[in-house]
Amino acid sequence: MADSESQPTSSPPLPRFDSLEQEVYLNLWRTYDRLKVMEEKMFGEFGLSPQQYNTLRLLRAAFPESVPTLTLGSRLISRAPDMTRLLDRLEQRDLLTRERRADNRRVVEVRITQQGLDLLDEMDPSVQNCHAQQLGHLDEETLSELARLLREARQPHEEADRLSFVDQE
Amino acid sequence: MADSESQPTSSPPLPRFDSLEQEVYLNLWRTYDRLKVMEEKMFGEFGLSPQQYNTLRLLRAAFPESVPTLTLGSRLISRAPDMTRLLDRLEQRDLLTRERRADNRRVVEVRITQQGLDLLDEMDPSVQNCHAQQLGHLDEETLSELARLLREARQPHEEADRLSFVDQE
DNA sequence: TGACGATACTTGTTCTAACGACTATAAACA
DNA sequence: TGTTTATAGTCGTTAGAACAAGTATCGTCA
Repeated sequence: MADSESQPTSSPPLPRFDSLEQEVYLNLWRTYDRLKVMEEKMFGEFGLSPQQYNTLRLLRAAFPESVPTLTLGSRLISRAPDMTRLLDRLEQRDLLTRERRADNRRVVEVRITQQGLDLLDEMDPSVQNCHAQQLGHLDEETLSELARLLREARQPHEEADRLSFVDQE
Repeated sequence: MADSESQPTSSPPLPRFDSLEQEVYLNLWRTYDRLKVMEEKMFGEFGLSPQQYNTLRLLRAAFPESVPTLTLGSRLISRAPDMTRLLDRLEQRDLLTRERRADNRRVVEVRITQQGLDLLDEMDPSVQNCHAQQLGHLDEETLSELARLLREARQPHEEADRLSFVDQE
């Protein structure tokens, strides 16, 4: 659509890669971006961003315990340098509560509310469905192999104290 | 540090995944995030974001031809709903020029300047070095396999008219 | 016990991203 | 030829990310 005519068919196929590493990185970026769009759309229907959902999911896993703000931040999939305001927004919607710890008033303990738990439960089917749409076309073996290679790819770039969560064991 | 004591060692290892698809997606997200941080830091030293660099790279590939704004947007690795202002910033730094096409005044043709070309040339070593740091620990076979699986993972989610660029051939 | 450094956030600011509404131009059609 | 319809951007606004600097607490050690 008006695209083909704008380029005078001059260039051969299209720009290639400068290195194999670059090819992999650009493919990683592109693939992430494609799948992310699907997630954002789905989460958007519930008024959450992926990071917000991720935060609530961690809090559900800890429930009925609470989690300090910084601990929460370090466990998120992607880093969030602005935990305070991310939590502000969720607190305003009564999805979580915050409370300074009595024995150490620097620490703010965060706990998911019943309302937060209800929202997550309500979302669960959509979340599973979304993941199925994203990657359901790959068989188990392929999925496992992909997960393994992704772990291997980032392994040198994980801080030593955080080889947790997304990692195998 | 202060992290271990905040969780009363109550929960076993840590939360697992709800599905294999989810595991892969979270690994994809995490890995992308780790590698992205490295790129952003490197590009930041030249005052560019990854998207801006990507844009200039596409323009260099088209040079000396120009490219219409929307065509450019559709070729970026990750979608950019705000091409206008992305180009504004690059134009202000004289890295590119824009011109309305005479025979169709709706179209804005974008072309990289000599200054833009110089900047890219200056950046090339750092870019290659960054990619090497990101993924240099993987051997060729692993890299190829990873690129292949990533393409396969997003394949159903590419618009039909855009199976180009990051794809094999 | 009082100064000093380390923690655990908070706040201010700036820059992007995302979304929707809006404008100008061109093409299609009655 | 006047009126839709589609195209190609542009602009306004809001929300989120990133970075720096600031504040309140706490631990440590002379």
